[in-house]
Amino acid sequence: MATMTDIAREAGVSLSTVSYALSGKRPISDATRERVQAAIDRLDFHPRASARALALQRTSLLGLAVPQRPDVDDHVVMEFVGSILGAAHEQDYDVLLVTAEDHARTLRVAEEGKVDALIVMDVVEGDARIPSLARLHSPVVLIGNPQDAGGLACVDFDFLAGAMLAVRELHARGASRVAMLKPPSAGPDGPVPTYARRSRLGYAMACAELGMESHVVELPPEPEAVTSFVRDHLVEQREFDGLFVHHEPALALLGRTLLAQGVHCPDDLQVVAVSPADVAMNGPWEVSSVDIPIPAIGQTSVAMALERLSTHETPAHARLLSPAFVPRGTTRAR
Amino acid sequence: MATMTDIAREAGVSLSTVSYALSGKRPISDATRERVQAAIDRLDFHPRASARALALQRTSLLGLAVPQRPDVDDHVVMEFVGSILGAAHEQDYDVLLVTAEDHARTLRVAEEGKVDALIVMDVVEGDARIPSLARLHSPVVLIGNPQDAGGLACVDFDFLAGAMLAVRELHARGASRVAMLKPPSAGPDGPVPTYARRSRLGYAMACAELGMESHVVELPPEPEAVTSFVRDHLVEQREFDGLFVHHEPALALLGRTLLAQGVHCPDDLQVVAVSPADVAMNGPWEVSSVDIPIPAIGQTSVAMALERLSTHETPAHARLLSPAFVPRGTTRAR
DNA sequence: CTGTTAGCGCTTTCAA
DNA sequence: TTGAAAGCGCTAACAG
Repeated sequence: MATMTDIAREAGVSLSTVSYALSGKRPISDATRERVQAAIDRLDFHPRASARALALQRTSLLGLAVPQRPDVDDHVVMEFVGSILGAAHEQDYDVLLVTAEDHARTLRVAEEGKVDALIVMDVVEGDARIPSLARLHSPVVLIGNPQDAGGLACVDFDFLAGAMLAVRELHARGASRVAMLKPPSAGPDGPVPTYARRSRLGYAMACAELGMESHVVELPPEPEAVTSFVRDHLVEQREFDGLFVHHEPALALLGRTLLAQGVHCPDDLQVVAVSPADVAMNGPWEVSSVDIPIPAIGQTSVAMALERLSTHETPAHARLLSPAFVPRGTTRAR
Repeated sequence: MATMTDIAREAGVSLSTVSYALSGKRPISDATRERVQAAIDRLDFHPRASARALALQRTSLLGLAVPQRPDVDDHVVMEFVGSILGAAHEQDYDVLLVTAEDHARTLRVAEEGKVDALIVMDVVEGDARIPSLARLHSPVVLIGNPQDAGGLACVDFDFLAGAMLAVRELHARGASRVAMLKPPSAGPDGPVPTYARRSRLGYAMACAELGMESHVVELPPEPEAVTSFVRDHLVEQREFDGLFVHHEPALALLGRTLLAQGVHCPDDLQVVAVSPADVAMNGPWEVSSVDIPIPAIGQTSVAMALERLSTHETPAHARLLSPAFVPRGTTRAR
């Protein structure tokens, strides 16, 4: 529990010399630096973070609001958290976690200056938290891209471009009747992910562009629903020769069902998913996909937060990460 | 960005009066309190956390080291994190997350006083981090119960008692040949979970106590391994009539395999698992189990950390949460 | 290259 | 019931 004053006395120099020796913000003679370092080692000194925070008006802490709702995938959340931790640590920032459900607390850690900036995961369309977040004086970065971001910075995968790319890749490989598979849209009350609209729009635009009919299928992630969809539309009627799947919870299930009903990919049917790489490679197949780069989103969110912290002039904007197609086992060569 | 000095001026009182009005640590006349509160509202004042931390020498932050290794279950990690967040928030603490893999950083947040105490998840037998953690001046709580905790506080489920309870319950329901199923012990280099030894010991002790032979089966969580175990020991030879399963990754798989091979629970075979409740209810069956109370472990870790923070006199000790048996579908009535 | 000193914004003793 | 003032431990002018 030695303080800098102790070090100064021990090393026979002044307080500020110790400070500058540590920060390197002004030249210190080698001799002095060594005596200071020796004193630090001898007394096992560690600078007090709270004192530094008060003097500097920066805590070197990033706030992260994580969703705890049962319907969000813990695996995805942990991947976000991990990439954000990593990116923050690289810039010597630590991460303070708050649950998104406790929004009052989220606001409070920002208002009381416990954190220098806030990253908010799992933003939904018309998110009720946006107005209060926009009122904050600290930088806020939303993960997600709501129609009205209230002037806040956003990072997300470019789901519109991703959907278009997926459909184009299917078409370029010979598919001419491509359906989109997605989860049922929640009731008017339920939360709508910010990507839902954009993904669907991208699908429709690509279909129009390529002169294909668009056909959106909303599928509950239950075995029965998937089974009957495959039976009715892919086996009895060979209605589609391409599937654009934006439906993570049903992806592995779909693979098992196609296998069980003898629909062979990519011969009978080509499939391209939009999903994180690991879920595309989960289950009995490896799905060609437009991968959602979760780590890159996390890293970008940290970069944006820190950017807004240093240069206060950056105009608020959304950053949408560009898609890339990863051919795996469910598409033909082109 | 108003400070307390601003509030004092605005309300026409002294700085200390504002402080006491907020903390309630000395009586303030209603009139004064109201004027202070009015000023606070008018100026939108929020106390600066870093100033308070410096004055109080407490940050109201708990450090939490979470594992990021690919072989730990994200779902379990998130359940721990959630319960720890909840318990911390209840005591007006926030949680700073560090990855367990970056141990240097974990130590640093404690040494620099960024956190008041540290909770370390996923402690393994002979954990290399223990000596350095023990040297810290802040309270540390380990989740896990290593043979040598180096004088640190520990919280864990009582796996020894849990294993004994599981075996006794099987025996009381008529099982007389009970095998234990567990994952393969890692090589001598790999990390050994702190519960491995205790769970196995509990199984052996209960078998001895009940006059049963003990038979430990180490099973890789692969379909082939499970299939051949079921075939060889449960179908061709009906070697066991009870299974004590401490093997989370194989549990659902075992259920599917038994179903496929026509082994019926609880008629042909009774099964009791040690696992979190949700994994016991996952897959094609609902396994009777001794539930690992993850939320309670998380809450207890927070309680212990805060306890050691207030009363420095508490002797270091391990707290082992007692098991309870939850009958589900894989055991008979007794 | 080094020292002196005035903050950062709160808490709390001491004094009224 | 209230006020004045001394810290908490560091940073960063300002002054040599």
